[in-house]
Amino acid sequence: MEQTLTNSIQDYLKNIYELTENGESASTNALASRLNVKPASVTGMVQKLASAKPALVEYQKHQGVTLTDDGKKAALEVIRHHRLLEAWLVQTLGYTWDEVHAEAEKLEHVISEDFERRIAAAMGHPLRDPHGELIPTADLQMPLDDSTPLSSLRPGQFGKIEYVKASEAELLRYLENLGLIPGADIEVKDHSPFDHNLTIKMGRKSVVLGLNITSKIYVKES
Amino acid sequence: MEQTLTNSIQDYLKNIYELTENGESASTNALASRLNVKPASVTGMVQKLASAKPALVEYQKHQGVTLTDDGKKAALEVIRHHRLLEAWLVQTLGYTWDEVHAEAEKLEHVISEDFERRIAAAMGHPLRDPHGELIPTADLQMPLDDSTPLSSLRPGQFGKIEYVKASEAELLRYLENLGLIPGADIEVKDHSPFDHNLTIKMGRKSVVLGLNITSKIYVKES
DNA sequence: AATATATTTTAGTCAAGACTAAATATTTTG
DNA sequence: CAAAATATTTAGTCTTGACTAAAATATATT
Repeated sequence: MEQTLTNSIQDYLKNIYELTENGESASTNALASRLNVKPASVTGMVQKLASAKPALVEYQKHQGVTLTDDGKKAALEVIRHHRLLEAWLVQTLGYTWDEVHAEAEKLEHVISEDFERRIAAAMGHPLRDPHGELIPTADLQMPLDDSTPLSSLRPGQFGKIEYVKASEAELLRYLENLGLIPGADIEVKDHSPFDHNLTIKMGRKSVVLGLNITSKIYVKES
Repeated sequence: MEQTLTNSIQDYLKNIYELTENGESASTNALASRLNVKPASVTGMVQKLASAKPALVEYQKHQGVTLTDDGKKAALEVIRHHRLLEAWLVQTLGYTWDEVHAEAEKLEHVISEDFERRIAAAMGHPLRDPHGELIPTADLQMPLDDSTPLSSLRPGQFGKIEYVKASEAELLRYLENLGLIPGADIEVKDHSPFDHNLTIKMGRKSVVLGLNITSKIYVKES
């Protein structure tokens, strides 16, 4: 089971994972455009992965691809690397959210399991990366996502902020000033159906937030 | 000039650099055994590097290889990456000297110039890696080595310890306990020509050290 | 100097993984 | 429901960087 997968194969698996999270199977074309590769190349690779010694994907001619359990494991390993790396680069080297991606994209394929363990431990085994994405666990399970966009809460509901999915420093600072940071407890007071503005209460403070913001703030209902 | 070199080519250049530091040219065989590759493969690659658009090596049939200025730049870039990474991994993730090499060997090929700058700055632009090797500067010059093995000092000479080139934790702890750490000022008192033992004085303390140790302690004469 | 030995080079293969062009399915639409 | 548009696959090519076997050249030994 411990085959050593090439960078290219890891990229295929990672992208198939991301395209099939919704339950659908991944199409040749969709994969090709994500991987910056021609569709014909995808067909070739996918056939190879399907007939690998422990098969990594499930594949039927014009039917798209799915990961096998082995394939999913391999994909989650790469995704874990990627997200841990993003978190680590941001925390230790002052990268911003938009700068880390390319760097992590390259490093994810070459770090050792030892390195993975060390950075995970150094950060206290974080649950999410800087973009708010869940980090697969060390035993390669994708944790359940128990958060929903704040925009989907109804008046009267309570929640705790889990993460903010935004990269604009300006917006982040704005929210931080309001106290809208991970961990904050909030209550939805009012909902204006016409323009989708929500009135939020935190402690004694009230704020009105538009959909452009409430759809980026993810909360755990409580 | 900004070609993007493959990992393989970077490895060739790095190893040619290391084999030619003494002024000699690198032989096909020597390179092959360092790179874990057959001599015939080396010949092929070396021919390719010699006829690259800006040539990276100088090469004449049975005469061995040398780096051109462009090739040397590329080699120093990789070596700088490697040594900065080793220092960084040791300092931030608690790797020991013997653990870092393999990890750095992989990372050196994929980190960005930005990453390089960030870790260099984070460490205060160190001069040497954890093995005591000099780190090429940001403008890709190899600094002059102003240190010599303690074993080559004569009685009456003074020096300051620059680094200790050893990886055994036991030896390092022993030397640390004696105060034989980078920065320490020492004086050579006596030299026993028969067994090459040196008597060293540091402050009011005297120690007798064998060649196996004095050849690993590098000092700057003063 | 002649031969033995070691090193290096040539020539031809191979596997990965991309590509193009052409053939074939599948969808969409009129 | 057939025609056109779109998506996918096949077949064959290319490049990279390894390999083996055999030929050529250097070096060393007697």
